[in-house]
Amino acid sequence: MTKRDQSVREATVADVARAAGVSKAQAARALGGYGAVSEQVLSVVIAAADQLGYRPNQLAKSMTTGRSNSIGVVVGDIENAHFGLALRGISDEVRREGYTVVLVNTDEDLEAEASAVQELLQQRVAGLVVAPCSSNETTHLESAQARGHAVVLFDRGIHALDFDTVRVEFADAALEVGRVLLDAGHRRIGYVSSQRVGGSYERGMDLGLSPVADRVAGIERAFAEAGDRWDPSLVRFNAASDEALAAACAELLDRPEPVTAVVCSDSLIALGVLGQIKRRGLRIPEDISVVAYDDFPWTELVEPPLTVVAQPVYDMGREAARALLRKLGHRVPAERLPLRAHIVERSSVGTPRAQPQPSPVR
Amino acid sequence: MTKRDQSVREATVADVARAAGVSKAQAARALGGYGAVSEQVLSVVIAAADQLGYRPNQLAKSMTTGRSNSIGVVVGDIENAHFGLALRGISDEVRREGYTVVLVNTDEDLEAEASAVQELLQQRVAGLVVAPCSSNETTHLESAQARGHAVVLFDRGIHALDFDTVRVEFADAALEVGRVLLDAGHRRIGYVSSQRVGGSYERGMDLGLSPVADRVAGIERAFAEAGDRWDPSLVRFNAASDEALAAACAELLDRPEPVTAVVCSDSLIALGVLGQIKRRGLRIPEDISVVAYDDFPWTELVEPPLTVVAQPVYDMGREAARALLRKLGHRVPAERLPLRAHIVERSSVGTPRAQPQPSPVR
DNA sequence: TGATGAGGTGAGACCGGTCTCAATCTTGAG
DNA sequence: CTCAAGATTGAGACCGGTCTCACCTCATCA
Repeated sequence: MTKRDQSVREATVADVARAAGVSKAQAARALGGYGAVSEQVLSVVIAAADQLGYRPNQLAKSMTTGRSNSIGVVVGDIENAHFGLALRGISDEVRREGYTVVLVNTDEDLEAEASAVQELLQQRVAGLVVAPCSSNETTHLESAQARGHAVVLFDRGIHALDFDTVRVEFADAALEVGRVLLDAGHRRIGYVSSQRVGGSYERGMDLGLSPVADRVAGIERAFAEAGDRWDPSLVRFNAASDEALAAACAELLDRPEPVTAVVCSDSLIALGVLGQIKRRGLRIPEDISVVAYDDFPWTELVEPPLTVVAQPVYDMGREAARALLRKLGHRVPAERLPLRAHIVERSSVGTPRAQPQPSPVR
Repeated sequence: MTKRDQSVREATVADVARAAGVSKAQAARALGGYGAVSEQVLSVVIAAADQLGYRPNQLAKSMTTGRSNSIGVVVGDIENAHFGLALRGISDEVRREGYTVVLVNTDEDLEAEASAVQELLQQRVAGLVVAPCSSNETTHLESAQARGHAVVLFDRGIHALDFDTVRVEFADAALEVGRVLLDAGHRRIGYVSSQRVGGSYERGMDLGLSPVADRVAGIERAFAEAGDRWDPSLVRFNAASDEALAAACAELLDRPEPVTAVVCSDSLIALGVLGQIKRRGLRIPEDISVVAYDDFPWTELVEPPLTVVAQPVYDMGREAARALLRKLGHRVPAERLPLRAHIVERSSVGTPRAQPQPSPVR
C-alpha cells in the first residue's frame, strides 16, 4: 500500500543531469565529488540536485563500486548487556569511517550463526565481526574467510588458524580470582557458565578458545599453586536456561558438602545464582561467597556489593572494529587499546563457615 | 589488502548460465524460482550453481526489484537494556519475514538521529523503526514519511499527526505508582528522568508524547485524587550524565525538606539514584522510598527488592516490527500484543519517617 | 487439419550509479 | 603563433540481478 512505486520516485543522477542540462557522467562527477568538474557545472548540478531533493542510492553505489558501506555483526544475545556494550563499541568505531552496522542475533545457535553469515555475505557487507558460538564447528567462518571476506572474531576465539581475534586477557584476573578464594580458605569452589559443552567437565578438557576456558584454567592454576587440585565436578556448564541454571545451582548447593563459593561466568549467570542463593536463604558472604564476571553497575548495588572481574567490553568492541577496518584497508590508529580484565574486590567473598573440612590440606 | 577484487570473484547468474549451457534469463529463473523452467534446466542449473558456489547478490536483487530486505532501526542507546530488549523483539519478528536489521545508535542526539534516518534511506532500507529522541523536532521523520517511506515509531511518540506509534500504556500504572506512594504517606515525591527538557518542570508543561509525560501525569493525577498538588520543583529532568544525575539527587535529597520518595524513570536512573542513596548512607525504605520503571532482574536482587513498574519491552519491539511489516504489505497476525505496564510491589516503598509535615493534609 | 494456447526459452532493456575512453577545449611554453 | 599537456565533457559499457517480449514447440480442441 504505502509503496512509493512510481508515485514519489526518488530522483536519480539522470534526473539531475537532465535538469541541470549536462550529461549524466558530469552530473555524477559533480555529485560524487570525483573526476574533473568545472565550477560552472558543479554549481548548476548542485542546485538542480537539491532542487529535486536528490539522494544518492547507496545500493547502486555499492553495486557498481563493489564496496559496501555496511558491516555485519553477529552476536549470540543482544539482550545481554555484555554484547550490548560491545556492539556499542563496534558501532561507534565503525561509524567514524562511514559504515553502518547490520546486526544479527543468533541465540547462541550454531545453525542460526551459519545462516546469518551466509545472509550477510549475500548482502555484500564489507566485513564481518562475529562472536562465534562454537570453537570447533566453524566451517562457515572459515569458508567465508577463504572466499576472501574480511572476518574478525571477538569475545571468543576458534580453533581454526589465521583468524583475527580480539579478546580480553583473562589469565591474570582468573588466577587472581582463584587466589582470592583460596586465600580466604575456600576449597569447594563452584563455577557456573552458560557455555554449551557436551558431557560434564573434566580436567584438561578442551573448552575451546573461550574466555570460560581461561577463567577455569586460572582457578585450576591457583589450586596448583596451593598444592591442591580443583574438583572438576564443581564446574557446571550449559546453564543457558533458567531451569538449567537452577539445576546447576542445586547440584552445587544442595550436596552433602555444598560449595562454599561460586564463580559466575557472566552477569546473567550471576543474576540467576544470586536468585537461587536468596531463595535458599543463604547469606553472602557468611554462608557462601560469590565472584562474578563483568562489572555492571548493579553488581555494586546488591547487598553485599559483589566482588567482580571487570573487563573492558566497550573497548573490546572498538578494537574488534578497528581490526576489521584495518583489514578493509583503512588507516586506523596503531595503538591498541589494552584489553586486560582485573578483579574488583568488594564484599561478597568471606571465609567459609567452619565445616567438616574434606580431605585436602592436612 | 584482503580485497577480493577479481581474485576470488563471486559467481554470478551469468557464470552459472554459461556453465549450465542455458541463457542468463533461464538460469536466473531457475535460481530465483520464478517464471517457467523445465525440470531439465532446473536441475542442470542448480547443479552448476552449487558447483560454482553461487550466492545471489542481494544488493543487485534489491536494486532491480526496488525491494530491500533490510529495515533500519534507530535508537538512542543500545547499551541500555531497555532498547536491547526492544531491539531483540524487533529483530526476532522481522527476521521471520526475511528482513535483516540495520542498527543505528544516536546517543539521544537529534542531529545524529536525523542523519541516521538520512543514511538509512540512502541505503534504501524497506522501512524504519525509530525511537524518536524529540517529540517536536521531527521534520526528518515527517519528510521521510512524506516521501513515501514506511516509518513506525516506538517507545516515544511525536506530535506530528499520522504516525504509526507503538507505545506501552502507562496511564494506569503511573496512577498506581502515585497512589501507592501517597497511600504510604509520601507527599514530597521526587521524579528523576534523563529526558532532555529545556528549563525546569512546571505543571502542565508539554513533555511531548513520551512515556515520561504519562508517568508524571499519573502521579499528578494521584495527587489530585488525594486533593493535593505535586510540587513541580521535585521533578528533575536532564539527568543524562552521571554528573547531572548526581546534581538532581543532590537537589532532591539535600534540601531542607528532602523528598521522602523517589521515582526513577528508567533502570539507568535507578542505578544512579540507588548509588547516590547508598553514598549518603540512607536506608531504603526507612529513610527513603524508591520506585523504578523497568523490571530488570537485578531490581529484585538489591536490598531491599525494588518496587518497580514492569513493562512489556520485548513485546513492544515485536509490535513495532509488526506494524512496520503491515505497512510493507505483509500479512501479519491481527491480534495485537497487549502493551500494558503494571506495578510490581516489592519492598522499597515504606512510610516516610516522621518529620515536620509540611503544609498539606490537615 | 488448422487454430489456440500453455509451457519453455533467449535476447536484451533496465535499475542507478561508476568509470573508461575518446573528443573537445584551454592553457602556457617555446 | 604553434603545439602539446591538461582540464572538461559526453557516450556508453558495466555491475548482477529481474523482467518484458517475441518466438518456438507441442498438446488440445473443434
